[in-house]
Amino acid sequence: MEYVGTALAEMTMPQISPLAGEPIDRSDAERLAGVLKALADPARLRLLSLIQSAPEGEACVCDLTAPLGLSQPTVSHHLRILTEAGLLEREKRGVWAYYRLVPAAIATIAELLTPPRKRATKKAAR
Amino acid sequence: MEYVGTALAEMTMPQISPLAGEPIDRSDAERLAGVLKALADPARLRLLSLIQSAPEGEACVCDLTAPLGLSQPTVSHHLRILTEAGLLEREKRGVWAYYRLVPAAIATIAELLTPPRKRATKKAAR
DNA sequence: TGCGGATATGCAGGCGAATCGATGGTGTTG
DNA sequence: CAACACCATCGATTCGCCTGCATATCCGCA
Repeated sequence: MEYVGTALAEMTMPQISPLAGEPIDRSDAERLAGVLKALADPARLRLLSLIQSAPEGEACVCDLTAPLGLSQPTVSHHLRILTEAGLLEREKRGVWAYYRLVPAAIATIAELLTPPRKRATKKAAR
Repeated sequence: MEYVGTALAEMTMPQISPLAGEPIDRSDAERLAGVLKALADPARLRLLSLIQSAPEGEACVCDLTAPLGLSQPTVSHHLRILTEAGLLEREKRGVWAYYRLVPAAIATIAELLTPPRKRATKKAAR
């Protein structure tokens, strides 16, 4: 029921790339899908984006509700999902809860999605 | 409410990266979320993986139902989602429908997710 | 032309998720 | 100490999606 947590770390090894080598097994697929599911929401993508581009690379809930146009509980909910997926880290300072990206986590996902390292060079044009 | 189709192509460009530069807007977030949503399912990740690792890099539905343990209609459904998201392409030869990856699409996603880290280093480079 | 196999589509049940209002906990400030 | 601001959790509602079964469509072959 609850989210993956450190799922990324557990499958962190580069070779598991679902798009290289041989087929991934059920459990790896489920863990990766869990993290991707955390990402696959417009509100959460915008949250990551907002946090990343905020001064100091961090932001608290009160800075995020307005730009998103969502209620505070909803924003808290999304931040929770992202944090449990390992994509954000939370630090409470006084009354405020500051969130910041975990760059390694996102990099890991990007890497998992990157097809075989045989750079497909030519296609990029246009 | 069909899926995104060529959504990736439309935001294909590097600067739109949600994790670099400035916050992405609502529509870009929705398009990217749409594609990620297509990816964020264990069955579909395994489908991509199976197809990629099949001989010739292609496979037809009848080859995929058994390894997945899902019914044929369900597999067709997932393939449809992936195709409409631009991640797969379909070619019908005779009675069979062959599916293969669209490497550029996956590469684009990976790139969109790659944080500034990798290339930016605003303070360091140059 | 008619039959059979390979895919796609329609329909429906059931589970999970997004959202909000209300509530409770906790630190800050007057 | 009391009032207030920030944030997380709870309960309820609505909505979308995964899945299978039944059926329709398409194509090659006899």
